[in-house]
Amino acid sequence: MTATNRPRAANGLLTEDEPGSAAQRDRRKRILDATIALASKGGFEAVQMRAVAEKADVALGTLYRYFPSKIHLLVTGLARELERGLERLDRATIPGETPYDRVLQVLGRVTRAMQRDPHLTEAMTRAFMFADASAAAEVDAVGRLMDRMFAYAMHDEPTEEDMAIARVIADVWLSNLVAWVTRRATANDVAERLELTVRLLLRKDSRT
Amino acid sequence: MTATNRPRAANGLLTEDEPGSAAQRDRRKRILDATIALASKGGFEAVQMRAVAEKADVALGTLYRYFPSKIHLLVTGLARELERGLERLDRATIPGETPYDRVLQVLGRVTRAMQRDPHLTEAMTRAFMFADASAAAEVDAVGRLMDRMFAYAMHDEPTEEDMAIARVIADVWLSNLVAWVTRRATANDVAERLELTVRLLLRKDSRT
DNA sequence: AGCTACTATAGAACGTGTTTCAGTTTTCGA
DNA sequence: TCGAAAACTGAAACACGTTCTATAGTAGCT
Repeated sequence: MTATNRPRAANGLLTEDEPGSAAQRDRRKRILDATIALASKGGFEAVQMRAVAEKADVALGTLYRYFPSKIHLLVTGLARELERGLERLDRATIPGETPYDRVLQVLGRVTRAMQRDPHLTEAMTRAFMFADASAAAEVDAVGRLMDRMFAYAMHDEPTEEDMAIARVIADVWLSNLVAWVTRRATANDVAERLELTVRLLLRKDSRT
Repeated sequence: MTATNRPRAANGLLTEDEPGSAAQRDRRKRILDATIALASKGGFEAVQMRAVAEKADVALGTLYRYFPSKIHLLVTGLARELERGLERLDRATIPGETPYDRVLQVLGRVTRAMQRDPHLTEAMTRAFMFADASAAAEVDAVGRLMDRMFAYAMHDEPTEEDMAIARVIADVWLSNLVAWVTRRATANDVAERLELTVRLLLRKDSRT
């Protein structure tokens, strides 16, 4: 009968005006915290819906009312973490004289973050890549966050070309993330390939 | 007790010396054919192990003896299709004066192939991206096939730099495949982004 | 305070990937 | 040709994502 049976609008990714009552915002936070904790401990397969519900102290049905699938749950968690990371990036100026240097800086930072919590990285990467069309909004939000991250590393006001380059870098980054997660590439391989990619893309550009 | 209970060695991806008896090779082929057919008709979710087994006329247990998971099954199927496509590419010379032109040719071709069978594309892309470490060998084989495809489009004997560029293109291609599959990007978006990427990477290179 | 609509809960139930098992058939070396 | 080892079969069982149901709580309106 009801048009929507979700306690929050589908956008649900921007930090802005969180909808719902305080209790609902709290439940939502508990759910995402539980998700991250479980993912961090045991990766994608450890994020079991029953376990998340129990850890967040909500019923299984409630969990599904907040997040329609495990994929939505994990991708939303990824978006939250990325937003936090991006805020931290915004506050501190990225060191480096050239776009090339600054992009490498940022890449180094995210690569270290990835290594710091392999299970979490695995869970989120696989959820992101496995998502189907029903999670397109969430996935897209994450994609834009990544593009933005690299674009801002180049210039405060990225041009069209900056955005195009940032997107390519994000694509390569994702691909390498997947390779690292499946153990087809070491962290060193990833670092090398990223550096090579950035060199190919930014070889002559050196504006500040 | 037995060390290996698989009818074929784990490599299983190169066309070379298919192992096993004729009956085994035939079963294997029937299984992959059934997989492709189901994927083509209904995508990832339609590739149900029981359905594959029935369509291939083998017992469920036998299916699992040949392919240890749905992911292995689909990624192996993808590898087979890619090999076939690559053979076709090898036989016909790719038109185009410059590496830039030829890479765009190849990209246009695979993009059309992707559009021709959306369900199959969806099934294989998602399997490829969702794979975990246990399918690393299969996934890696597919990755190398894609790199090779783009590298050969540039030069018959790709240099190190050609290979690096090819890898970046393959990464961007994959990323766009995922975006297309989740309906975050149209085929046109994909074509545009690929062209832009290739332009960024090959802007001054024009050797034949 | 009482009514109504919405939200949360506990738990059963269902679907599909995966595993297991007992029994049969096939393969292959002696 | 015989017998053991390996492969195949059919069916049951299990795990986890997802859905459903019956009941209980809760918030807002009058």
